[in-house]
Amino acid sequence: MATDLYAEIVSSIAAPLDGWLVESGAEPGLSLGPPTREGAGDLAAACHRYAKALRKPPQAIAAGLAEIARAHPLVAEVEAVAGFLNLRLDWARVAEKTIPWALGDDGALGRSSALAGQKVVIEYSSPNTNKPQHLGHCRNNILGHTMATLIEAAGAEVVRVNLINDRGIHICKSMVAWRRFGAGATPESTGMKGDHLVGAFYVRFDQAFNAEYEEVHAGATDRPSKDAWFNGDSPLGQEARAMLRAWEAGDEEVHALWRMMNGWCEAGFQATYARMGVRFDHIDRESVTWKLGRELVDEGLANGTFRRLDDGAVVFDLEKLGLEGQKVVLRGDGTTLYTTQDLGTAMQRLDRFGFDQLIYVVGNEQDRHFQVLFGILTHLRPALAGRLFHLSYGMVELPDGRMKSREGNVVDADDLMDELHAGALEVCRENLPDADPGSLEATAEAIGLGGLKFFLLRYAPATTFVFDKERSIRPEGETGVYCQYAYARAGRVLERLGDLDRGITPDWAALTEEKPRAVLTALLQFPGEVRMAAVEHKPSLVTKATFEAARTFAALYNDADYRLLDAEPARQLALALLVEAVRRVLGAGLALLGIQPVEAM
RNA sequence: GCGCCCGUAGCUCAGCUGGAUAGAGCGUCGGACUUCGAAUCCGCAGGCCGCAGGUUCGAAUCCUGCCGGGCGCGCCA
Repeated sequence: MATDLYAEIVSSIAAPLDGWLVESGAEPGLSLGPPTREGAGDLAAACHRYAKALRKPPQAIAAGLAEIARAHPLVAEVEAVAGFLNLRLDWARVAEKTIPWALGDDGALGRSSALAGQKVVIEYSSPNTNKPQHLGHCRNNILGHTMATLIEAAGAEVVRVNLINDRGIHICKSMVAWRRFGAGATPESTGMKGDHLVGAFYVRFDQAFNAEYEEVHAGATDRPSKDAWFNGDSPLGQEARAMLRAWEAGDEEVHALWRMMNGWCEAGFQATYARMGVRFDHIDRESVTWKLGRELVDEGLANGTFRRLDDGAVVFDLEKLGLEGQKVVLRGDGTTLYTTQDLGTAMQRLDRFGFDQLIYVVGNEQDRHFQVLFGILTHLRPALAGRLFHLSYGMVELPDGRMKSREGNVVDADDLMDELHAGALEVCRENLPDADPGSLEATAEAIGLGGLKFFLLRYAPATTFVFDKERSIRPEGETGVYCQYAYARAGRVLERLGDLDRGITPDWAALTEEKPRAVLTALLQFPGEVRMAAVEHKPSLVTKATFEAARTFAALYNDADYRLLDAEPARQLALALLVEAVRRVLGAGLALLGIQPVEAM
């Protein structure tokens, strides 16, 4: 069972109201929801919009609706104020329905059928195999992986895809540097993680290239740009480019080197993904996909999507998308481009998976690329319209400004996880002096990673935000640690309570006051937020909803009026059930976010 | 120059398919541990929602124009 109790309650109240409106000549679709104004009850609707159709003042409409709503068994009070219909629920009855639902129904955990029957392919991470991952990749990995989880919870079948960029000039740079300066170094011989070792050679190439550039152009007044130098007379540049040509020609020796170094790098990535809890169902590699798309060019030429220029290049006219200029999809010399490959890869996915949605998790600097790509794809296959999504996300900045790889101002993903772990461990030692070292390590890992994930997910994807390492593992505020702490405390109270007599009737009236009501509301609203997060690609709604459950619980827990241990039995049972319920939902929220719950911290 | 994104409390951000008195967290200040775990909680203060017009019974939200910031505009990836 996966029902959304809140949605059911609201629509059961709204349905007869809607019926009355339609009978009176208005359009259906009454929006009944939480009021924006404090003290206006639990549900509200603005009636002004119906005034014209019904030829009645809003206040009269609100009053009419109020009379109908009054009859609903869960409605305790109705009120018509200034054209607004305000309802107060009968919270004892709502609690009586909510608790068993929250304790037993999968819908309370955020499972739904909002995307049932759909197949969704989601591509994320897409790293280059020439250097280790950094904080920016973390946002991508976590965003993509969490979206996959959420979409799955909404009932869709999900295929998680990683398209690894394992070929190209940037890989050749690392290879050249290893061949020149590596002296046979391997991850084993150096004790370095493979991706870090490859990255070190990528940096080494850049250093050598810069030294070469300075040496050759010392004292010169008109130096070429570094790009021009690289693509011109630079010995290092020539060596790297020659290696790329040799790779493309299938040169045995180059391929052996390439396979070896890519193997190191991918093994390193795998370790990083495993620690982050990120996984994939399918791996694509550019070394395989880069030749895709060529057949599409012929097809597009035949049906008029593309046009051939005098020099043989094939282009797509961007006027068709309301943009200026043209996009080349095949060079004059017949070679393909990144876009060509992307077209081919998308088609391959369509053939292979038959998706209803294809989502690309890629930074917002590629907004235009995807606008063009999707435009071309829909011209080639009109059926794809509305099925392609670019989950565009903003940059992650640091407290001291933007991450700049050139200036070495990057936060390495592995180092970051280590630091967060260490920071969490310090506090764990203080708070759990009796715990054994092994469980302290595990707890610190859960808190460090949880803090990171929550922090990366709590911003809407489009938002560029500042990552603050210290703040991410602080227990106060809207953090993962706060939610984990609430979960742990809820568990501890229930433990202390021991076995309760569940045969008695809970005192539901104990849950009608403000604090328990706030918890119930958080539980009731949780599924809707999770569903919306899946449909609108906004995991931040889940961090908010989870935090809300934690926050309302903490407020209740700290209030002496709601102490469980010495409450009388019927009241105690009602409160205990509420705590069990919020703990279950809290656990579900953390699970959806890929965060480990913690029993003691 | 053109296109996209952003501009909301001291700071970091929600709210943007139009609804009543614009929210949260952090920070500041003031409180609560012999009381279920204080990595917690409670309270106060804090806003011409970038500016100016327009549409509407009603605008942070929709439209237009400015100002300020980011990104993009390769036969690169």
